[in-house]
Amino acid sequence: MMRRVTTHDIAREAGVSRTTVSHILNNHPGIMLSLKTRKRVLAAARKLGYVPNSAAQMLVTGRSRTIGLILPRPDLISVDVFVPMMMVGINEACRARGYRLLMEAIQDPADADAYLDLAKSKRIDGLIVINPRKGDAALRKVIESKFPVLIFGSAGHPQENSIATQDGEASCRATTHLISLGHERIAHISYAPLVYLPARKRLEGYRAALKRANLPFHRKLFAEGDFSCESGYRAMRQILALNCYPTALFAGNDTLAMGAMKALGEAGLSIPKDFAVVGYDDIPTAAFTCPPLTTIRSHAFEQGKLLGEAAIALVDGQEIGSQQDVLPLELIIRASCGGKATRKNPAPASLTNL
Amino acid sequence: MMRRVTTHDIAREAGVSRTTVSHILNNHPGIMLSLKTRKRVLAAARKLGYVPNSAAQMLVTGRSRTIGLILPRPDLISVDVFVPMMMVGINEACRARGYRLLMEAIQDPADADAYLDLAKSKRIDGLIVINPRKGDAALRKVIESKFPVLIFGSAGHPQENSIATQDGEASCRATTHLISLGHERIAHISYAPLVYLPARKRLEGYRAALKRANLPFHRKLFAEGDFSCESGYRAMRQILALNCYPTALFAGNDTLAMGAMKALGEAGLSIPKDFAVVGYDDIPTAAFTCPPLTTIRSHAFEQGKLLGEAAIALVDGQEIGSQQDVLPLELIIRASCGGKATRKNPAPASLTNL
DNA sequence: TTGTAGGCGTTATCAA
DNA sequence: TTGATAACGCCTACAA
Repeated sequence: MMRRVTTHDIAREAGVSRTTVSHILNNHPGIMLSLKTRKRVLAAARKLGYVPNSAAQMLVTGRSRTIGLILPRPDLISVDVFVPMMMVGINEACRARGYRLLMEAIQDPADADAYLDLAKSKRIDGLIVINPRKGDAALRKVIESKFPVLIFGSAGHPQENSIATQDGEASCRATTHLISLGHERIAHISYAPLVYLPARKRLEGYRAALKRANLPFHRKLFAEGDFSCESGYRAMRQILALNCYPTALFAGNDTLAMGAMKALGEAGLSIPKDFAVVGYDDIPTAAFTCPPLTTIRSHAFEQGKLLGEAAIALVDGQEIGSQQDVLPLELIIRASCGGKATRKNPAPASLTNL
Repeated sequence: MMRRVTTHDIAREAGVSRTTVSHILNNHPGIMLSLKTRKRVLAAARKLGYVPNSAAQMLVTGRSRTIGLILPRPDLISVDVFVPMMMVGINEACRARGYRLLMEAIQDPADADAYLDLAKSKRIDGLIVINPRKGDAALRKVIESKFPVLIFGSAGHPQENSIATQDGEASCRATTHLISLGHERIAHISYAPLVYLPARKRLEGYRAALKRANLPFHRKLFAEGDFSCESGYRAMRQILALNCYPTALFAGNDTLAMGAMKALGEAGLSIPKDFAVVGYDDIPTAAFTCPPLTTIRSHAFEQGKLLGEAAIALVDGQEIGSQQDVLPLELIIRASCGGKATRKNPAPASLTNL
């Protein structure tokens, strides 16, 4: 292992002082150096393969040019490709601005100081938290410490800086689409327990659409999912078992929707003939299910970029606040909800007492 | 923003010197301190909420306790959940040993020094590279600099430290399974172009199985995929268009398999009645395709953990070398390849002009 | 236009 | 059992 190259070596090689080297390497505005020395120094730096020691830089500047990314439930990363795509977006924004990304997959912190300690360690300049639960204690602590924290979704904290998508509106649109196709008994499976605020917003959007169409909300037609394909499968089975005869499903995410489609198939229902399904996210495989899934496109990568940029802005002292409805979402119509529903609702007498 | 707490503050609070504080906080072996001072110091540290400044630690120790994770093609992270799950595994291993994970999604480095500079910056103690292409120039540079680099897969470099799974053997088993069901014309779609060594190993495993069963390898039954569902769809269509009448497919990954299944469905082939499909990876949704996918379980999370541990071992100076066949893989049999194939090849007339 | 000197917060060596 | 003191490599007033 060879000794590393420092500004000192460059200075010696170029025959100037360390200060001069620093001035040149950092392109200081006020300082005027002769072009000749500048060239000499740069040449020396290149020749020696100089790369600044980031620890020293961090120590003296007090900034690490690193953004921390917290996944409060790392296992969720394996649900589908939504969070990973978002991460790539965040990373891209960071890269473009010369920041790095430190991944911190904190296992639902028993330690309430988990996030705060990370901040205090000066290892990161800012923090992005993806989809925390409402009231997360560790998160509250960092927020209240004034450390720059950007939340995707919301933790329900009054002082939080957060960005979220128009979940409510998009969900309303999706549901309305089903209604416009003639469906009246539309089930909904939330993508997560309702302590996750976006899940709640989607539920509300769904209810708003029903209300606007003067359709009742049936408690039995709703089930809480838990992110995964399997939970979608289970929730759908549960709903089907209740004899509440939905003819359509608005699923809180695409993966859930796939699980639900499996349950529908097993129940002998054919999609979209007997049953319509709409998903959420438009993950890449959504176009390849049988039939292809109608869904809300949530632009994970772009959202990620936005998050990254906002986090850096926050670090730079800009105000962000709670922006709960940025980013419009599109409804992507595919075959899974068919044309006009033929079976215009039902409902046999047995349905009356849901 | 309050001033941060340093060892100095603790020293003052506890009425001792900074040195003593350091000794206690780092639990130095040789040094004996009175229990009383120790307690006083620890109490002061806790009271003040002390967290060491990692930059200072890094600077003086020369170690960052951080592992860098490089994804040579970040876009691939959005293919499916395999890489993300592996990342979570890596992260878990790091967390367990007090390391952090720095994610570096380098966009196919135009800059051949990209990795090396990261290493030189002292920001990381070691590097994990997931699935590089053979001969990656930037990668070769770090490897040759002796910096600890662990590769998942292989870059084909003689001095590389790498870990890979038994791709060849698993692929052979998968193919043999199809053969044992009576299939003789088995197509294969690689999950990636063959500059990716694991893709090559899977192809070889497939060919080995054919050979062992005295079945010929038909060039037309092979197509190169490019990770995604869509590429699987396209490759399958291409194969079907060639009039080469396969009755089964061994797909290089599950997502590809899903795309292929879509193409098969559109061609009027029913799975598993007319056509058998086997995938690779056993991603969580594989059990929920229609029909559920027979596949190779590749234990992404566990592999990730192993990678993380090996990378840290490498940092600690242990030898790793090129371990190209660690980790046994299982064949998970589901419905997508049915029972014994009824249509014992070849092709009924109706299939002739697909 | 260039150089000097001090400090960022730790750890580590050695002396008391 | 403790405490000075010197690095680690870089940045930045300020002085020359």
